[in-house]
Amino acid sequence: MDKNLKSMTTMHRMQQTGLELFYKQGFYNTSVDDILKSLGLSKGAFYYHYPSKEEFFINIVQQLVFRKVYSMLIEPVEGRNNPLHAIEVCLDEALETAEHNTMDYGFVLANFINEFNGRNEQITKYLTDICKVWEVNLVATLQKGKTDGFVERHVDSEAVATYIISSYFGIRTLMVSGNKKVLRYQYIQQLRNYFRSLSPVVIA
Amino acid sequence: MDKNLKSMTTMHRMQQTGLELFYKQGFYNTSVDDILKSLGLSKGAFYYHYPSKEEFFINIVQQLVFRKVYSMLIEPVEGRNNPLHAIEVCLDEALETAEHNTMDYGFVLANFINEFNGRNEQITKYLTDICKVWEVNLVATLQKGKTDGFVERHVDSEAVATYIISSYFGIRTLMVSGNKKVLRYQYIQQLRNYFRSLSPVVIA
DNA sequence: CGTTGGACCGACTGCCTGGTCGGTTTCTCC
DNA sequence: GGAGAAACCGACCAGGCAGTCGGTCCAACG
Repeated sequence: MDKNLKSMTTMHRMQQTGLELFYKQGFYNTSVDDILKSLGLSKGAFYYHYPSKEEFFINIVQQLVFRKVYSMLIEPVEGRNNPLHAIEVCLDEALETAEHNTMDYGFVLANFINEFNGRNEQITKYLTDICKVWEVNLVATLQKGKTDGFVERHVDSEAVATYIISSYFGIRTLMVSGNKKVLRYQYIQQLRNYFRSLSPVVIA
Repeated sequence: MDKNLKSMTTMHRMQQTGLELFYKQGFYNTSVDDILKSLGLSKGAFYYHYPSKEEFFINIVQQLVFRKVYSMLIEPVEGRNNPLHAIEVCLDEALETAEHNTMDYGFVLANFINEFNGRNEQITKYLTDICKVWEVNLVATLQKGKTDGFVERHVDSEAVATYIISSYFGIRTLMVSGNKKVLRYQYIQQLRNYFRSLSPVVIA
């Protein structure tokens, strides 16, 4: 396993830099040479580790993008007691990260879905699968929230999940070229508003 | 003016085809030759009418994209009495169009904002300006709705507008690779839910 | 009928791209 | 310390790109 160590390290460095540049400039608009130059490596090194640019990207999606989405948006919500509150806090934190990131180019997943849509079915599938994991998890959490009395029983969990994901995709696109701070505040405020309509009526 | 007629016709054809391909494949992923080939025209014709690919695209944004957004999303809402209802109907119709379009690649505006973000400031500005027109119009309509008693007076119109735009951007991204019919239904259902939280409480 | 100019043609240039491949360095293990 | 494999180098190729430019076609006009 020791002999693999160097290889693993290089591959990991390539993936990191690759994701960074693909995210910043888009996949089709980033050349393999761009990545190599920024790493001080050569063509040979790249094609020694990866068979093609496309395969390289798929690796990045599975390794890095999925993990990112999971740790930022899925894990912090998973199985929490009060789902609406957990989701709100989670999304607010995600937006906070985006807000303070001067190099923000939108939600990675949404950006790539957009770019590959209609151009590469296979990659699109990998990306939408990540979405689906997120969605399934939201639905499960919401359903649990119903039995625990945190969510109105008549609400359509699938629809709520869709609506949450939609709004997050959208706000992240808006944030890249607007006042991040204000947008985040407005978004969370209205999300809370929306969530109120999903909560059981409290009889004071 | 008669001598301009032919020129105008050609330019218009170029813009139509240009938008179609840029929308389908992205700006950077569509070559000028692609457009020309699909029109049966030559390089000479293109550079006779437009100084550059970029300038060409800016023309398309101002001529076609703006009109499209205006006629589909702004005009049908503008100055309506019951704003929440008008917005709901308008977005539903917009999604219906998207649903029945087999060649749907998402919301034009959001796609382009995504693609040019961080790569071309000037174009990004043209695109976000269109967003702003939409937003301003939503806010105005909502404010009017307050005085007319259709919208709760304490709601933050700017925030609501932001939230509406976000969710629409997002659902259009999701629709390109999901069950359009279901997504549309879910979206409108939750939008209505959300809007309920903005309406004045009806004392039955 | 000759000339003029707007609309268009298409070969060409210089540059960049993904990918190949013969060769070199570095590591590992005997 | 030497052999063999793993990791990496960089010149090279074919194809695609935006943009150029000398030339052609043809309607309108005098």
